Amino acid sequence: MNKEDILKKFSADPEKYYKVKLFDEQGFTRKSCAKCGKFFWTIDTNRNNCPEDSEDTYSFIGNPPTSKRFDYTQSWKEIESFFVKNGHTSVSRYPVVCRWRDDLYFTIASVVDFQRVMGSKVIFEFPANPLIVPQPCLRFKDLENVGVTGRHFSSFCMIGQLSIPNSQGYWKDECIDLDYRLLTERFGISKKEIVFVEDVWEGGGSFGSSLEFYVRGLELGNAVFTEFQGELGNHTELEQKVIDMGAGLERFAWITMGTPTAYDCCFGPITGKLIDKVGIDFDTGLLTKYFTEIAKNQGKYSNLLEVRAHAISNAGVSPEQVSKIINPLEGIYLIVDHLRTLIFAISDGALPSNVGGGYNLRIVLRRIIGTMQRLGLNLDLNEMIDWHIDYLKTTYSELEERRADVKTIIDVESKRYEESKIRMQKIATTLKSKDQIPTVDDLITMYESDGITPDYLKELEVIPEIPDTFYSRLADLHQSAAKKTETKLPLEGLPETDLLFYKEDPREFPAKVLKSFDKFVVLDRTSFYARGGGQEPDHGKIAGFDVVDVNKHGNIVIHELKGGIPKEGDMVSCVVDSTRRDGITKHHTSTHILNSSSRNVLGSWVWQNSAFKEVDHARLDITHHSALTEEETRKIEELANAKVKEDIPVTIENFYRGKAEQKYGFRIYQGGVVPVKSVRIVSIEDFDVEACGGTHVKKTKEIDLIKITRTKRIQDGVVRLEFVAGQAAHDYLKEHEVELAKKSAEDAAKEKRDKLRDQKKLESREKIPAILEQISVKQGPYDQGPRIQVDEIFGELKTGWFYWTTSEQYDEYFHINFGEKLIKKDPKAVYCGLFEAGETLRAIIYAGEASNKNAGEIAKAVSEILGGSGGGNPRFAQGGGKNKAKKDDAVEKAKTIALG
RNA sequence: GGGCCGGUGGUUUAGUGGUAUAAUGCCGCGUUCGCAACGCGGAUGUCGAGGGUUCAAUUCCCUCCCGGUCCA
Repeated sequence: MNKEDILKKFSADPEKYYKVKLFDEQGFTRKSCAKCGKFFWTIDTNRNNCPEDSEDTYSFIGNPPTSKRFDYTQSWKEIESFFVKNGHTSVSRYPVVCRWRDDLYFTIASVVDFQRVMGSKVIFEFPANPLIVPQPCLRFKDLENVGVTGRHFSSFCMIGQLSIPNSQGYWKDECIDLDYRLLTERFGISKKEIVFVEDVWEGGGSFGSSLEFYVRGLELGNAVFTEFQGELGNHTELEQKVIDMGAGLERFAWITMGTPTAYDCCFGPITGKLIDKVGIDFDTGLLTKYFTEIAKNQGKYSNLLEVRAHAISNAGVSPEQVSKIINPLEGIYLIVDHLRTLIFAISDGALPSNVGGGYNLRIVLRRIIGTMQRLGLNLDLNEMIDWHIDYLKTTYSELEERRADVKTIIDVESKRYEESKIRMQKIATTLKSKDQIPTVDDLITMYESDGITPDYLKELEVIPEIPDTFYSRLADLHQSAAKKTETKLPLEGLPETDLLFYKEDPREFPAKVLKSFDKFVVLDRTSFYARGGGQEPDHGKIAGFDVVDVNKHGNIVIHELKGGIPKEGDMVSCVVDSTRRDGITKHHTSTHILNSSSRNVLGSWVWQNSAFKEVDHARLDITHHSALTEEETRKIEELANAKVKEDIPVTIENFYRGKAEQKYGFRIYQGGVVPVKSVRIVSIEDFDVEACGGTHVKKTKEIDLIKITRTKRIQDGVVRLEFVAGQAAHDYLKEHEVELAKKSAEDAAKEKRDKLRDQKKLESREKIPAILEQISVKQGPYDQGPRIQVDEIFGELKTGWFYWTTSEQYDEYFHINFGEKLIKKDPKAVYCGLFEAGETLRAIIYAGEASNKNAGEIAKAVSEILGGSGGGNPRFAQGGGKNKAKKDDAVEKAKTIALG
């Protein structure tokens, strides 16, 4: 559906779609912008252009149009008291991590709080009507604008004014009347300044008119009236119309303060503190001029750098002022904004990582650190976190209890960044020193294996330009056409299966076969748990046939049988395998216990990422920043088992979804979004409360024992706990005992081996000089004589000395060190050491420089006799073979060559 | 879940089917009043773990572990 078409149609009938009672009462007239043609409503007879094209655009900077001055916190208090006085319920903010919608990582608008996705439809669930909410929203779309434009934030507070027109709520007339009175009465803005612009909104299959309200070119809010569904021209009125007025709190504060940028008045004292600390000359006159120019140029150029360049020249900012004032200011604004975003996100349980929404958080933190380093700002992140939370806690008291956790996470992530930067730099420098430009293939390998972007390499001047084929090549690599082929099953016309496992849960029950085909059976009722929520299905028997798998298709349960199937219309007897079910059930409740245990031990950022429960083992993936230590694992296990021992009752209650959310918070969505109106809340007292469709024990003691068998970091930000519970845990311990014994025996043997080797080494080190000394003593008198023996080493003289040994007391280390020192001392000597190593006999040969002999040749000849082969260089060589019986022949051969 | 890269003295690192490099740090000695600097000497390694091929594996092959990274 085209937005333009809707606007055209609505604008053609303003009486019906846009005109509200207020316009008549106050004497607003409808005009069309002389420049762009847009329709707007004003009481200012001199105004001929829409707010974006007016002369007075952004003239509030340095000259606010309000009679009052409110900062961020005060603005909210003002707005809140106004709406509460006018019959609204003030609702606490929702998490910025959007747990209730799996199509969004973060909450991006206040209205999202009250939207629930059912299939392809978005429905509204209001905890009160009408209501207002100060909802922090995260948007990472145009980060490069943050800090530069004066009004873009990565997170901002969107005030939501929501109403469903019924006996409690109201519709267009009252909405616009309230907003107008808020501006004029509470903020003291003169009536002439307020302009309403006609627009439309569409999305999610519905649409409606909207009125944006502006003051001096700044859009303060947008009241959306969602009232139709379907295609334009063929549309019908919605049963449940909704008013969604969203207003940027930051802008309210800004317009009352008239500071150069919104950043100057929306972070309490923090921006000012930083400006003082860094020592920037905050020249209000200059900055007012500069940022007014920035604001006015915004729409004119597509490129932000161009906007900036024009603003610099138009405002007459000198190059020195750019580097001394503008650049560091932009940096401070960015840091303050980004840090606040991280505080909200981490408080609500998000972790910076390399995947999904976490990646945005990583980027944001890296931008903060990068900016501090680039500008040489020596700022303390922890201190700034304290400042932020101290300021924000009057509105968002819950941030206080997350203060320490936020610091922990930011600290961990900062260190990780430093490490990865050092690694990247190292790779880049070696690359640069190679004096060779890497190919596109090299670049792709580096990107995929090390995360080094070509942009970074360009920055370090390793490559002159990013090859234009890079991104297309990369895209080719990751084009996976893996589409799930959905099998069509003949289930039409079948009623929903009656799920007995949510009721009396009989292990034996009669049922009627509604449909049977291939190897599948559909019953009118079943107590076989169908695979879901990470819980594996029940097995058992239906009409004597084995049930091997059970799945849900919509609300129909399909049993897969082995060996045959009953006929349609038959009454069959069904038996659920109780042992299997009980095993799975214990693992499921254990998963809940471990999840909360982990959160208690590790920190508030721990959420369930996914889980799997089988009869004899299970695993739980949790969000956590680092691999678990043994100590942490032990603590988690201990806490879990303590909870088992306490024998806590596990209660299951069904709640209306909104009620459950209000009562327990969004923690209940550990297993992901639950797409039903009524949620099944499984609680282990207040230790753990989750929305869950699985089977559970009645009291925790039934589990008896939980044993974590292994932990593993499966991806950045996710740690897997593999565990066993109940009988499986006892079985594991038994098996493990044997394994442990085996392992400790192995370890002991290894240690003994190592010790022996070290000892031999030490012996050799002492023995060698002594032997050499004795040799040189004995050599003397025997200068003509034929044979000497020292220890178990023999020597024989002809033109030079030949030494050999086959003694078992000498090992490889000895032969190599002895031989080397021997020929150093007597360059005419040749040495041959033979020793046994397992199945083989090995030979080490040394030939002195002046011996005229070649060690390599000797090694080859000796090894041939031994039935193997060998090699090396003329000075040093080794070889060997398996024929141990030829030991003496081998020595003789070596002697023959050495003395020949 | 899938792919890719890496794991060598405390730290950083070269390298290869045949004695495992170098730097830094450490210890000793020398020069010095002393320090720094310099010179000389020394210790420090199950070359991530296990298995296979081989006379011989840090190197080749297989399995696993750990870290990193990209894609779902």
